[in-house]
Amino acid sequence: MNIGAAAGMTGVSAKMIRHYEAIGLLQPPARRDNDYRDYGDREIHELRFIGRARRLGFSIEEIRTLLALWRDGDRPSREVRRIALGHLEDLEARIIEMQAMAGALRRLVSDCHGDARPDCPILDDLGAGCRD
Amino acid sequence: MNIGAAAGMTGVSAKMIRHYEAIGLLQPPARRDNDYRDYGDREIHELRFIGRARRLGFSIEEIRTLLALWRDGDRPSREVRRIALGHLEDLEARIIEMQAMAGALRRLVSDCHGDARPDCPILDDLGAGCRD
DNA sequence: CTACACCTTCCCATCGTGGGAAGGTCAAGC
DNA sequence: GCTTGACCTTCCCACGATGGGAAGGTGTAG
Repeated sequence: MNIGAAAGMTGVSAKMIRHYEAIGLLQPPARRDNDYRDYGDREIHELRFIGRARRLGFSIEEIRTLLALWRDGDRPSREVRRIALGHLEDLEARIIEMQAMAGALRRLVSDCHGDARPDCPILDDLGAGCRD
Repeated sequence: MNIGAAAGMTGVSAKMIRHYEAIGLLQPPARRDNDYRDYGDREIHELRFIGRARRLGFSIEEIRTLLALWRDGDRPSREVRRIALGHLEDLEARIIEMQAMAGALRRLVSDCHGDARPDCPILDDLGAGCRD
């Protein structure tokens, strides 16, 4: 199976598949006579794993560890849970931070009449700069 | 006022002050005899504006536009509001996306017993990969 | 006079992703 | 057969925002 077909089946772009191979996240697949990469079921499965993990926001290094655990039939699930929990806490912290930004912005946007006149509470707030 | 003092007063690192100057976000300040950058009230005010806008998550290019509007006494507040609203909507979309990730992760983490045994719903989910 | 804290410019790294050039290969239609 | 278009290969470069650090100059305090 060509890299393009593998990309289509896994939702991971051909560019990224080559990149994951280059950084050692994926084993280099077999090559055909014409030097094309040849993907089988095992590689497709790993690519889907990576794609799903990326969609959950895991970093490449986290995925590297998760893949190793996945391949290891004797892993302690404690390890997997620890990584997932760490990432979850990271996500939640970032969500809270962004919600604070969004809340402040919502207030400013709703206070701004938004017409042809130049006076603007948004710029006033940014320019005040000391209320942080 | 030296760049270090300006950084201390505005919460923008010296590194980033030089960077903002290099990309044309800030006018190059006056230089003293020893070639040190010399910042006055106006520059400090602009740096605070930038710092506050960054803390609200605006991109450099958005800040470039906001700064131009800020400097223009005749700006229509409509323009400012449009940019802020666009950024707000972007933020909200990203928050929703991250909340979906966090929700899925929370479920997986709470389903994983997290001990020495190898069976793990988190890896099962990542490996299934087709329920996306 | 020496030590230390600051300044300057310049280059490189991060993280994940994509663009594109230059060249090789394959399959379908004429 | 030959052309055309869609693939594939490697390689380099870009983003956005930030930081690290080297190599060299300057200012100040003990």
